[in-house]
Amino acid sequence: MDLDLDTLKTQLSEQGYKLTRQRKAVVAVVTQAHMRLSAADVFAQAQRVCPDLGLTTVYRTLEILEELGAIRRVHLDDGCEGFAPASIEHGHHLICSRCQETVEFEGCNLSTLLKRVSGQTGFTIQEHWLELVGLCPKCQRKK
Amino acid sequence: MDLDLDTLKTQLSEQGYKLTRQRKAVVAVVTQAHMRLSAADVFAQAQRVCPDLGLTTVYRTLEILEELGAIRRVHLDDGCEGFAPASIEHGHHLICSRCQETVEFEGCNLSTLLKRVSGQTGFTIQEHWLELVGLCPKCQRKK
DNA sequence: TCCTAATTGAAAAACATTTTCAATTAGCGC
DNA sequence: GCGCTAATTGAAAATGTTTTTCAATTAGGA
Repeated sequence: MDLDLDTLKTQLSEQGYKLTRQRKAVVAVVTQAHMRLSAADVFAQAQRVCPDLGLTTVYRTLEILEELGAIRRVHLDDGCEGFAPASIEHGHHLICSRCQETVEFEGCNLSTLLKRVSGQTGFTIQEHWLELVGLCPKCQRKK
Repeated sequence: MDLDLDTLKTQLSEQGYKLTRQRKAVVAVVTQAHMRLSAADVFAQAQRVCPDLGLTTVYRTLEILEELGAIRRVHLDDGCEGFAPASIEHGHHLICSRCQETVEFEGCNLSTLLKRVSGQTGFTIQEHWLELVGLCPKCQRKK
């Protein structure tokens, strides 16, 4: 289930964000993406559509899209900070370690675990971060 | 259950690493820590014991300690890259969002989830990243 | 069409991390 | 203890990413 480009544009408008050429280009890239992308990746792809695009704007737009829940921050192999399209509200990401393809899944069903850990430690649990890394079917065959 | 300073020193020796003043200082800091620390935090604390310590060495030592499994990389609020002491081999971290205290827990028991996601997507799952954020008992009271 | 606040890109700044390299040092064999 | 040597060190430079600044541009309501 892909992110819908038009829905996202409408959402931006509704939040009072102007629909600039640059934002449209960035939004187009992330809605079409099926893999995690770094800010630089998004920049490179979006620049093909909109040559006068700055990296600064890419960072700013990605921040807005994360706020809207359209993308989610994920890890990259090195340090951190990649982005993957998020169509499921409380979803998590499964990422292919070879081709970077990302798939979302929902129903993480950690409630039992959370209750146990909460009981054992006395912590109130506010959020959880879960991310899976593996090999997608295509890459399994290639190997 | 704390990391044992002496055990860790022995481990370093056995792996052929020299026990320098600087490494001892860094090891002392991370074994005593009960919270996630950035490289800069470790540097600041270790420098009190060993004034002629460079940040470069801190990075290098943290890398070794991660290799040995004595610490684990965790998220920081901003981007990434904090370190927390790891005494449980396949443990995960629960972090207090207010005071940064970290607690380890084991038995994440995700096998059912992993099987389901694997079946639905066709991915082979290689690793999982799970991290919980909440409020520790002390900080709940303070609030 | 006009107006204005939002948005932009370039450049600079800020930051974290890594690399380079000559000087120092831990720990082995003696 | 003593000397030797490879490992280790810190300072400085390099690298890479993200943020800030600021004057110029622009989207979109009036």
